[in-house]
Amino acid sequence: MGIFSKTCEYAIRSVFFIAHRTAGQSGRVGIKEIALGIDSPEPFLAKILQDLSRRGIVQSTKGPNGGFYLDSASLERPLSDIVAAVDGNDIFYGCGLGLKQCSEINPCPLHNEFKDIRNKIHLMLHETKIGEFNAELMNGMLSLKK
Amino acid sequence: MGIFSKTCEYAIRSVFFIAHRTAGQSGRVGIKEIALGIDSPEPFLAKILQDLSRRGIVQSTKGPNGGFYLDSASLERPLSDIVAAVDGNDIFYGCGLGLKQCSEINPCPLHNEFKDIRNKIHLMLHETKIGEFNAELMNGMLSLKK
DNA sequence: ATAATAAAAGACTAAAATGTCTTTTATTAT
DNA sequence: ATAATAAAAGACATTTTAGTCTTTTATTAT
Ligand code: SF4
Ligand code: SF4
Repeated sequence: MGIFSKTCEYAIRSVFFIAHRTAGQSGRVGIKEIALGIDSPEPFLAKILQDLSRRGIVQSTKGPNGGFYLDSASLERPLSDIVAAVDGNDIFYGCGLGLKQCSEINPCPLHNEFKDIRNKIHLMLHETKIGEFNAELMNGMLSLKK
Repeated sequence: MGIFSKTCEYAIRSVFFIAHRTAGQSGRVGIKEIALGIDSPEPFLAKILQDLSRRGIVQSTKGPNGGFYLDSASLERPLSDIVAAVDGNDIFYGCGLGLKQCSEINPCPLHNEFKDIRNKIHLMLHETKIGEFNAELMNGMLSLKK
């Protein structure tokens, strides 16, 4: 497994996808199209998006012309909100070697280097906004497909 | 979960433990003592060490006064050898968003930042030698216990 | 109002990670 | 040689993660 769980990878990619497909115009995009757009198993992604919807990270409406979209507030959220919602905060504060009490007083051998990496991840996810890549995704410079 | 699997966390901590307990003197240390020393479930750790032993990352002998130890070559190995043996190479080369073809030509939105983090992890694990912390572990400045 | 549409909800299955227990094999001290 | 010791091997059990399928609820166009 990578840094994130599979669930979280799908979550991030789908939210990027929804963002770039619905920014500006008030359109919605359906689960089938999203699943296709990010190469993910559709029913599994549905579960994930239901959860993100309940948590207010994505917006959705049922019925004809319904689907998922992002309001302007959601577009401004940092990526870390998705990660925290799906995988929790372990990646920001957790311990690389599985110790409970990470501290400067009682550090594990990799303490300093790990802190550095953790901070880098923290920074990346907090400074990156969900809507940030819309233009590049639109013109095909970035990819969300396997 | 953290950066590594639980199996890998135990692996790293146990190898550190064996290293500092057997460096210099030609002693061995038994599974019970190791499990105690790193707060891990003994039978599970036994599995892990059997695997590391088969792969030549730790050494062992059976019978009275038997146990695990590290020869001088093993002490010089980089941490990355343990991680690669247990968790594979995904953490060094894998994709943060689960895409198959990470490339400069077809990058995902987090390409550059991820590359940076991945390189930092790579560096940390390749430059850190297994026997590197023996002195600090000996005098209690570093901890391997939950 | 009704039918069509699309997400929400919930029950279910499959696979992988984590953890336990029992038996076997190798080593060594006697 | 024998008995004691300690790891190796392998069969299980449990939990978590990943993935599927069916039914229900909300929305909208007619
Ligand atoms: S730096 Fe070391 S002690 Fe601190 S959380 Fe990471 S592994 Fe634990
Ligand atoms: S940087 Fe982006 S494209 Fe490259 S491996 Fe990471 S997630 Fe994939």
